[in-house]
Amino acid sequence: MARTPLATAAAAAPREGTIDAVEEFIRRRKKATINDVANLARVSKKTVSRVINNSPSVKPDTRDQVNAIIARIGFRPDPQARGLAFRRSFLIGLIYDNPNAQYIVNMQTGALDGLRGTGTELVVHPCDRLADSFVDDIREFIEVQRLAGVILLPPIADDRRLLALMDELEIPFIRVTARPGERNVPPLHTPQIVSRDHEGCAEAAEHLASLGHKRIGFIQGNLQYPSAHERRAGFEDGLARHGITIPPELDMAGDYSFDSGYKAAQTLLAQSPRPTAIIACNDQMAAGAYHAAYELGLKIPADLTVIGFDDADVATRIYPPLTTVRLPTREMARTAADSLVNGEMNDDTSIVFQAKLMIRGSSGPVPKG
Amino acid sequence: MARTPLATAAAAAPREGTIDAVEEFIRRRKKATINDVANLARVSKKTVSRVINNSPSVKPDTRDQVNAIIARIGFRPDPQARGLAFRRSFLIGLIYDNPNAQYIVNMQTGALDGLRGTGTELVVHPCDRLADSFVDDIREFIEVQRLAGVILLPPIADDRRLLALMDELEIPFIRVTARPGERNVPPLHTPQIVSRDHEGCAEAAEHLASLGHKRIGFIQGNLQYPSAHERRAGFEDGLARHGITIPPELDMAGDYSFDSGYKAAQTLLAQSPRPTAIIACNDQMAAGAYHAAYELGLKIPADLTVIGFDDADVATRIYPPLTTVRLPTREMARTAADSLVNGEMNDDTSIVFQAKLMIRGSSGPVPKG
DNA sequence: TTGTAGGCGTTATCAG
DNA sequence: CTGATAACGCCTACAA
Repeated sequence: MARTPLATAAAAAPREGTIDAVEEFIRRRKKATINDVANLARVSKKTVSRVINNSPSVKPDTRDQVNAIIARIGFRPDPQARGLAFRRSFLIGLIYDNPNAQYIVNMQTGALDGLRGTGTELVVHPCDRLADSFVDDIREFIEVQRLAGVILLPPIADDRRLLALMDELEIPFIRVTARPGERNVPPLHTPQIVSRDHEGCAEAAEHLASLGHKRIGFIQGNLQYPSAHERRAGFEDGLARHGITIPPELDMAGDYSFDSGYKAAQTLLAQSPRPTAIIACNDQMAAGAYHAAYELGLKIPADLTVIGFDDADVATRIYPPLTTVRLPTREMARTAADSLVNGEMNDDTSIVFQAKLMIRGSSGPVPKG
Repeated sequence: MARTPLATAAAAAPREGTIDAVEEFIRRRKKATINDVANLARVSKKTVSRVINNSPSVKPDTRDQVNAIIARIGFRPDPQARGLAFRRSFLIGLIYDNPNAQYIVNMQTGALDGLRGTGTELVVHPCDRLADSFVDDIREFIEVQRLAGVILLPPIADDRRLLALMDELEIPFIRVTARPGERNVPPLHTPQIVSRDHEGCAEAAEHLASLGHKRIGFIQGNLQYPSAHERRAGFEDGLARHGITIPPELDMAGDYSFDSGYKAAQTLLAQSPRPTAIIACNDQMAAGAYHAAYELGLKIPADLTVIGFDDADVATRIYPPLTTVRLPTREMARTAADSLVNGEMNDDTSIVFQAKLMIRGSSGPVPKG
């Protein structure tokens, strides 16, 4: 046993002996284990374990002594060994099926913000909700890794098969979604981070109205996502406050992709009279609308006002900078991760974040004539 | 012992008994362990372990039998237990300090491509190379998690402190960088994925020359990154083949950010005669150049040709679509992850990827007059 | 080719 | 409040 001489030395010299042993240990530069701490602190490893896990049943004196040794020799519990004993890992899974790189990175960064210093790491797991193995893949991921928890991002955060899986696996999870799931039948109650896109959209709509726009083109999001409904409702409500409605011929389908925005805008701009403004339900589609407008020689905002949603990177890269609605994605993810590791949530937990209007150069008054 | 009845049943009925035991086990829907497999297959757990780890010293018959049981009861070895015994985890760390979301997601996706099906997961770890704790944070991450390997992304892939740390920790790693590290002194040899930006840039330069451009503005990348030097050399070489050089007054500093591109382009476009083309060392700066041009009422490409580098998402979102140079980032990361898990690399491993020109709408002939 | 004993580093159980 | 002992699920060393 490598540690016998240490233990012996410690036993021989009550105080200074201990110090020597510690110094000697440090000198050896070997990765410390709970046993080393126990020997050096003259307690059992169980006691050290109690200290690590903040068990209340440890005498303050003992705790301090153990903590001192831990700090001095730089002991950090091995997550694998801990995980084995706990029957779960110290890993949080971030599961998504979303093509938007910016969104993913924001969420990821936010989740990492929330995990920092907790000893829990983030494992990213993209997936394909259209694949046959969709649910099984995720089940395997969670089971094999014995994840401590899972964060589900839209759109799969609203997938019933997944919610059922979470239930079955009894794993802590939290979903990020655009709306309290009124239209989602089972399971009605799950912990969730909800973005209230509604207010921001209504605000944007009122901004358009205040600029005098009345004939407004609308490009919908992918209706399979709750966010598309939520945003639409927000925009419509805002317009309604000023007596404006969107006529059917200016109400275009879209799927949140650049191309769908481009094509929808082409159709919108081919009409006469032309709409003086276009609402796109996300920034990618707004960028597509820019392209359609520029190809027709139209100027933004002189000839056409465009607004988007997300405040993605692209919003400030296209010219002119896009007026859009911002969602605090990073904060949402931070909160999700945070409440996951702290276990401070139940099925009724529903934390709401508001969206907010960012006015930039793409919105202007109605062109004269 | 929960498994005693199973073992007993198996012992009692040599063949059909075994089948019953398996069926019964499956019925219980409990997560299988190596012990279950061993009992059901009537071998020791060590033999099962050998099968799992593809040890050659297992009789084919035995192997088949064990594999059959494994498949039937759906046994998957616990990575935590395995890791504890192996003294390392089954996690690969992706370490980066890079503001470009698109780049990160591409790399991440590529790495996950390479890891798929290997039983190794990806843990993302952003960091801050300017922080005091930079190296220590990463050391702790690697040590505590006992990572199986690490992928270092630029720019930190060229940080000597990190390379020294990798050496000290003796951890398998691979760096992604823009250039064979001729100018990096220690350690000269490390496994690396190298992008040869040079050829693509030279090609782009020749494209400009063929369009008749002679007065060309240049916006440098961040010179702390090897890529900035590599790209510059590529562009210069390509231009040199046509006897073109960049005059000092058209040679602008930049740091790869949108803002730096915007400001540099403002300076360039204020000169007279104006350059007829601008080379930006990445797409973000090219987007900045677009803004500067548009603010002056210039049209692209009629009044000004712009080219970038990366073929990031933004390249096709701005109008007109940007002529740029594409790097196969995803493939690079896939290769990195792949060679890491397969251990098929040594300090002389250096896999090179070529960049390639993507001609789009932002480049056109020199304006007349 | 296969099995036995012991260990990896931590926590749970239960007695003191 | 503390500690001995037995897990957790797998692998290494050494035998057989």
